[in-house]
Amino acid sequence: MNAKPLSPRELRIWYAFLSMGEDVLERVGGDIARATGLSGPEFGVLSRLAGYGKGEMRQQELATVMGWEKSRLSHQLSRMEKRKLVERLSGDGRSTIIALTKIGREKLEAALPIRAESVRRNLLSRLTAEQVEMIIRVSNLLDDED
Amino acid sequence: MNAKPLSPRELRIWYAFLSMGEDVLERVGGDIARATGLSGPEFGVLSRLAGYGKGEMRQQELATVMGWEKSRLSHQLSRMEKRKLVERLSGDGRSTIIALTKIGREKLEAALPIRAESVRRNLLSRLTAEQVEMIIRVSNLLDDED
DNA sequence: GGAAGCAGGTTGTCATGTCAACCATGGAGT
DNA sequence: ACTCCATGGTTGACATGACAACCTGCTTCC
Repeated sequence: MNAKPLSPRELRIWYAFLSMGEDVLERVGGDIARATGLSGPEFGVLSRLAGYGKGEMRQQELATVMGWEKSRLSHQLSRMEKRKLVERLSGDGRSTIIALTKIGREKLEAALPIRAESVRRNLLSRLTAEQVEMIIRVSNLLDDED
Repeated sequence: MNAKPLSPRELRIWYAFLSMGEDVLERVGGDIARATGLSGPEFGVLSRLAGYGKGEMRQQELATVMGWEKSRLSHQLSRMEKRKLVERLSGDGRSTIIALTKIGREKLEAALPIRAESVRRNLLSRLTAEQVEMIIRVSNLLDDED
C-alpha cells in the first residue's frame, strides 16, 4: 500500500478526464442560467418534479431519484421556496409533499429547449457513435461497482 | 431557436456523461480525504505549488495554472492559511508569494500515493487503450472550442 | 508631476454541499 | 398504555464557488 505517484502520462489522462466533465457542465449550466435564471440544482429539482405525475412528489422520494441526501434537498427546497419555484404541502404528518408552482413550471418549460440545444451543441454533436457507446459503457461500468 | 427537448435516448447519454465524472471524482476525493484530511481543492492547491520550483509561486500565477478566479483563490488560501497548509509571503508590493508550509508538504506527500492508487483503481484500470485515446481526444476537442 | 488606468488582491454576499445533531410522528413489541 | 426506535425533516456550522465592489501600488501618458 505505497503506490508510486501517477506518471506524467497517467496524470494527463486524469486531468483530461476531469476537464472533459467540468467544461461541458459549465457551458450547459451557463446557457440555462443566462436564458432563464435557473441554476443547475434548481433545474434538476424542477425537471424531476415535472417528470413524475402532476408535478408533486414526496420529499423523500425526490431525494432518492436525485441521489441527494435529505439535508441537501431540504436546504435546496428552502431556497427554492423563497423564490416561489416550489411549495411544501403538508403530507400525512411525518412526510412532506413538494409541488411545482406556476412560476416553477413556466421557468422549467422555458429551460427545456435551451438545455436540449446546449447539450446537442456542446456534447452530442461532437461525439461519434463509438464515443457515445463508450460513454454509456463506462458509465454503466462505474455505476455497478462497489 | 425553439429546439425540441432531449429525447429519451439523448437524455440517457447526457445523464451517463454526467454521472461518469461525478462518480469517479467523488471516489478519488473521498479516498484522499479519508487518508489525509485534505479536501479536493486543498489537494489541488498543494500539488500545483509543489509542482513548480521549490513550493513557492506568485498568487496570480497559481490562479492561472489552476484556472481559478482570483477571488476564489484568495478565499481558499485564507482557509488554508488558517489550517497552516500554506503561508503568504509579502512579494514586491503589489504581488504576494504563496508558499507550502512543512505541514502542507507532509500532507501532500502522504496524499500522492493515495491519489495514484485511487485513480488507477477507479478509472485507469477500467479503461481500454481505445477508451483512453478517446478521453484525450474528446477533452482536447472540447478545450479548443470557443 | 498629476490624472487615468490597470494589475493584483481582498472582502462581502449569496448559492451550493457535507456532516452531525436534533426534532417529531407513527408504529412495534411488551 | 408505555417505551423504543426507525423514518422523514430541519437546523447550524462550516467548506466551497461565483460575482461584484472595493482597495492599492505601480505605469503610462499628457
